[in-house]
Amino acid sequence: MRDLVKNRLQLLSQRVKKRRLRLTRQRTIVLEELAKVDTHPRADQLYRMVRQRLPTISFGTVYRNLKTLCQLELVTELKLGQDSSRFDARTDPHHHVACTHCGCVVDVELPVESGLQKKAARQTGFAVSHYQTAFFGTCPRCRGKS
Amino acid sequence: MRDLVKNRLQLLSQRVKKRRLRLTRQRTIVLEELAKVDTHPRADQLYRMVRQRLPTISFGTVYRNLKTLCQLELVTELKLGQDSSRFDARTDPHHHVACTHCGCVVDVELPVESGLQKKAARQTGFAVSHYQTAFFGTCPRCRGKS
DNA sequence: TTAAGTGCAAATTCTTTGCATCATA
DNA sequence: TATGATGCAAAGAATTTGCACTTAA
Repeated sequence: MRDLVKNRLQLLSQRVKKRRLRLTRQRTIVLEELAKVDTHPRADQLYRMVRQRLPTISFGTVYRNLKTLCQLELVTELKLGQDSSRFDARTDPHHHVACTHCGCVVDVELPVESGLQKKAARQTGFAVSHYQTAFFGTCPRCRGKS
Repeated sequence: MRDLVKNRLQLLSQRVKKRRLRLTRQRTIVLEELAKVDTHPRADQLYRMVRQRLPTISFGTVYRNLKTLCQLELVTELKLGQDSSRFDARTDPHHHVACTHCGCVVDVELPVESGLQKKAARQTGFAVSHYQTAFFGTCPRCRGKS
């Protein structure tokens, strides 16, 4: 986890330089706060987290940076279930389970089979670059309640 | 394809009855038009399709019916890539490839492995009901252009 | 010093909803 | 004929954007 923070910040400085973008305080902190957690926060949740360290940052800046970070392949955007986009500082191949009651999202580590990707490519004629599997169900906590 | 239309309409009349909902012209045509195509249209695209047969139908009605049809498990909502939700009249397990350039979505038929689902459940403690795999890449047409 | 980035607020886009009216069961 | 559904328009939520000012390189 800690390692992820380090790794992301290091890659950020490299990729930002390569593209002649700038390493701003805002951009750094948005990425750092996201990399600290494994809760896949929504933009508004991340905004609140970031504001604790940078009380003047605006919503627009958070959104703009999330978009940029996705383009730099330092962040992944997840659209699961009914609520708005969630963000993940991991970009290595892995999957997710989403709770259809509370919306929470948890990582799933399963072997990523490149064979599947090839089959999908052959079947459809697409050049497939990556894939994501989303599992849906009820989380332990919500199960307890009902 | 044709079969899907028949199948959906038949299930619609059954499920609507069971829940004391009504089989309206609008509801029927929304489902029928969706089941006719395999293009996974967005709500606005489906609205235009339906309007050709029912010129007075409103956007709100299309949205309301899509939501109801999802609850009746006659339609699946897909959130892939950057654009807004797409809808699919298939609810049997299958996967999708989305083009990251034009946003088009195509079905992929791959064996659905229940083993994966069990593993995900064991690993996370979720009660997993289903899963979807989304492949991302470039469609043949967009590849031709670049 | 210069152009990318920020903060702010307004604008867009997508989706939902309240309400009077319509039409299915 | 009771009540679920519709059409319309307005409201809401999520995200994007224009612009003057700031700041990293």
